Amino acid sequence: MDNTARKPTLKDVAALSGVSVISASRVMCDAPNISHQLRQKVEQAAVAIGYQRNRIAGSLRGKTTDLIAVIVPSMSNDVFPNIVDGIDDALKGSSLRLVLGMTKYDDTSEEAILRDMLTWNPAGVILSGLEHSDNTKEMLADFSGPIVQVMDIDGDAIDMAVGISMQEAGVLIAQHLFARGYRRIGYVGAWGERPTRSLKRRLAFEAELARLGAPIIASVILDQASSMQGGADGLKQLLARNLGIDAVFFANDDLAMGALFYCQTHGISVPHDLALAGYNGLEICHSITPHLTTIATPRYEMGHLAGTLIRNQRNGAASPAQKTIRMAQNLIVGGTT
Amino acid sequence: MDNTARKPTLKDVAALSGVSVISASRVMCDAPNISHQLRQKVEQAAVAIGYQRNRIAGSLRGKTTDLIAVIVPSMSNDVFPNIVDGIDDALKGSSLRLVLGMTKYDDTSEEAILRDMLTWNPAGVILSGLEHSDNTKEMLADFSGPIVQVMDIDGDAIDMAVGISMQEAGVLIAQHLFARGYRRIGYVGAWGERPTRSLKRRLAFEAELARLGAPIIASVILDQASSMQGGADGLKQLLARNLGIDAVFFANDDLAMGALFYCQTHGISVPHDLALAGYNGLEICHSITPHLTTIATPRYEMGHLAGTLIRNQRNGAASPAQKTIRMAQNLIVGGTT
DNA sequence: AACTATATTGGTAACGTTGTCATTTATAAT
DNA sequence: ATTATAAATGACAACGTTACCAATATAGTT
Repeated sequence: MDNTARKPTLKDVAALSGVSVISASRVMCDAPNISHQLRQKVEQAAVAIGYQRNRIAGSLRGKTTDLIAVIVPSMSNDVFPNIVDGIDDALKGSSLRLVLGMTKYDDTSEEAILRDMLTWNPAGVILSGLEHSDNTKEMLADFSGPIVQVMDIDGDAIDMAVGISMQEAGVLIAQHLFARGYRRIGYVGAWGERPTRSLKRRLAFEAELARLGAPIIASVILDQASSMQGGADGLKQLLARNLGIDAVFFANDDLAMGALFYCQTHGISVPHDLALAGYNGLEICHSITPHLTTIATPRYEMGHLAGTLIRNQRNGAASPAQKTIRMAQNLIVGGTT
Repeated sequence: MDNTARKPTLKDVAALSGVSVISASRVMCDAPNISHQLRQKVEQAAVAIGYQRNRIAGSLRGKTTDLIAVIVPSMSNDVFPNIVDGIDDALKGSSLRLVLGMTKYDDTSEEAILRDMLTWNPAGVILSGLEHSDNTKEMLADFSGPIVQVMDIDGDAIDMAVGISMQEAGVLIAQHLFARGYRRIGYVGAWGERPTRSLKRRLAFEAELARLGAPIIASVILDQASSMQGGADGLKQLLARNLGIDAVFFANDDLAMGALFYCQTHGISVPHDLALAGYNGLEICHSITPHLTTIATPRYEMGHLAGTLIRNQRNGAASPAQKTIRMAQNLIVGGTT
């Protein structure tokens, strides 16, 4: 709260320790070829007057900051907090910091956030998915630092991409349900499928079902955000059509979970009367009984790798040969299918 | 990826539009008293050469940035993603940006992150809880901008605080369980109670139980991070002691949920044989059957208010008269008690 | 001893913006 | 018409650091 006194600067440190400003700077930056005495003098003085570096000034001169722009749809979501956690852990120990923005699944908002973040001259950009507005793509094309798109790899990356194949996910579930003998299969999504990743999963799911000879019977795409309640609602809508559906794939575990609870309280035996499958592999899937069939996605790992890629390039490493990295996702067969 | 060409600066914009640099700056800053022609000329030129502001330079001159330092324990957690979401929403529409750091519930880590973040001259600081290391407190005392501590209000705030009373929470649950007739009550915590907030809840819970004449029978504090599996484990440990426990309060909903699943698969009738209560009020509490008794905490709202407080002071508003804001938390009685 | 390579320190200028003050031009008031 | 006031623009310097280049000291070589 003490805003009377001017903050001490390197000049003050230099003056007190009797060295040049630039030498003091070198000590602060851990530059090579600093004598022990110099370092000690400067460090003592810095502590004595409570010197704090000013990264803003340094960044201006140095042309680049230690800020990493991270743009995700939302934190009220199962997947992005894990990704952000992974990024943060990967950045730990470096001087890099994470600047966060949330789009609420809105492309225009993403554009505005990116535009703003670029004014900070970030050292790198991490964003989610491969689909962006033209303006966003243009800004990113002009950006000179490393860019990582996380989550999705079904499409063209701007620079680097770390993710899982949404198509593969849809195929995996389709094949699993088919192998289990289900032939009258439905689908429930949410958010109006604004997260294009769930759309990609559904399309691949439907295509594979068709290929196998058991084309999808019906789908419900809710407008509302994904939630357990939404899963129950969606299932109710689907069943109300009386199509004899015997299995449902949900866009994510939240929806599937809500549907499972709905079944349990409405005398629908799972999986006897109805099979359910989710997506993401949240902890609750294997805590509940029956365990929910789902696909475990490496959320933390994707974030961690994205952070690591940025960090490596920051440290002068060459851009990796493999620009798009496909992570593994595992079908976890529970008792609901 | 085009890093050959130098980024256009205000000077370039000014040159192209035939005005002075400072006038161009004024247009960019939406300063008052700008003629329509000037604004238009400058804006055209800016678009023509693809000018992007450099906030770093502006911040250096202006002494203050638009960055808000936000330090939370972790994102892999039920509460902080919601808080961050709230903060971000509150900052929306302003020029403020959120810079995020995670401590993993480690005070030394918090200190390091804060030290680093202060080098960016943030416009404000948001951190969680009221307990911090001495060094952290010292740094914050020297910080001239607004500071908001979120989550907890049982203690002394450095500047502002937005939170809920942990003591109240403990008391609420104790009174509820007592009123329901439970007299042999236990407790399960996690994380070795490093989040001091859960410790505060437990102590108040125990004190109230003692006051009511039904002192706590036993507690299990797990070392591991909080999880559903942990809840099951903790409950198992508690029951293994054969103390005739008839109700358990869990440090959070995750633990309680895991315990509920454990009961359901091990023939323990809830609440007949054993009553369970959690804390936080996650959606799943009222999706599952029976609904979990818990306390709903206004996570998003706390974040939103914290962000709003920072934003208001940024806009020149005086520091609010009420520096510590107590938010409401509601006991939600489900079928587990 | 003279010379080269390396370690260590310093000086100057710049990074791109905006705060402060000065100046010019338009508008309103007498 | 004249002055007072406000609107609009400009000039200059400064924010605190580090890149670049120069200078000196030290160690190693022949």
